[in-house]
Amino acid sequence: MEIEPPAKIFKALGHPTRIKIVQHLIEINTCVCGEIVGIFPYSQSTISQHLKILKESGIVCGEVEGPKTYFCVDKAVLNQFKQFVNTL
Amino acid sequence: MEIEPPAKIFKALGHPTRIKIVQHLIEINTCVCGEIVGIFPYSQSTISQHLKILKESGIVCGEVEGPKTYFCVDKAVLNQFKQFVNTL
DNA sequence: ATTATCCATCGTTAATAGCCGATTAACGAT
DNA sequence: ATCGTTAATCGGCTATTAACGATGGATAAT
Repeated sequence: MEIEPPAKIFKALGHPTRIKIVQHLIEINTCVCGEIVGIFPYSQSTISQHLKILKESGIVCGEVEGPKTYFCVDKAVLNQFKQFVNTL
Repeated sequence: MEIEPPAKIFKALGHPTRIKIVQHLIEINTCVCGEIVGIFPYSQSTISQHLKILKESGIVCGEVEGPKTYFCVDKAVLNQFKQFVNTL
């Protein structure tokens, strides 16, 4: 099994804020950046950066729709990741 | 559920070498630092540092026995971590 | 008692991460 | 065409990480 993809996801989730973002995305299914910014005590640029890291890991995907971007968790990637963890 | 402990484990596993160390420890159950050093293309001090990070996350524990230190995965912590991941 | 082995720690260096405010880009509405 | 909204990116700052070689302390072997 390839090790880099899960390593990237581990790294992405290695920050409390990013775990919370993922948990929130799972809960409400899809979400706009601005809404996430409202939840956390960080600036828009910081949240945007966290979202970028999550996207680059593959666990989260974002769809631009007009001026907004809708973020959601990629269930397939998440399940694959879960499987990796469970084989440990 | 508390978020800091899993965040620390995610972070610890966010490095390919550390994932491989954990995989190796699970495979052979217990292992001495020197043996791990022999597997990877890194210096003894670097491996020791990785082991320290893994220990601090709680996923790995080490027992000093004479001049050697025996490392192993803490199954209880690992299972708790797996459970956390599965709730995502 | 001396020597050798094992490994944790220190000090250093270069790179990366985390945060911010400011700017820019894209779009919709006026 | 301009303005307001949304979000991505830039530049800068500090803190942390990843790697190394060197040092040192503990134990085992001679």
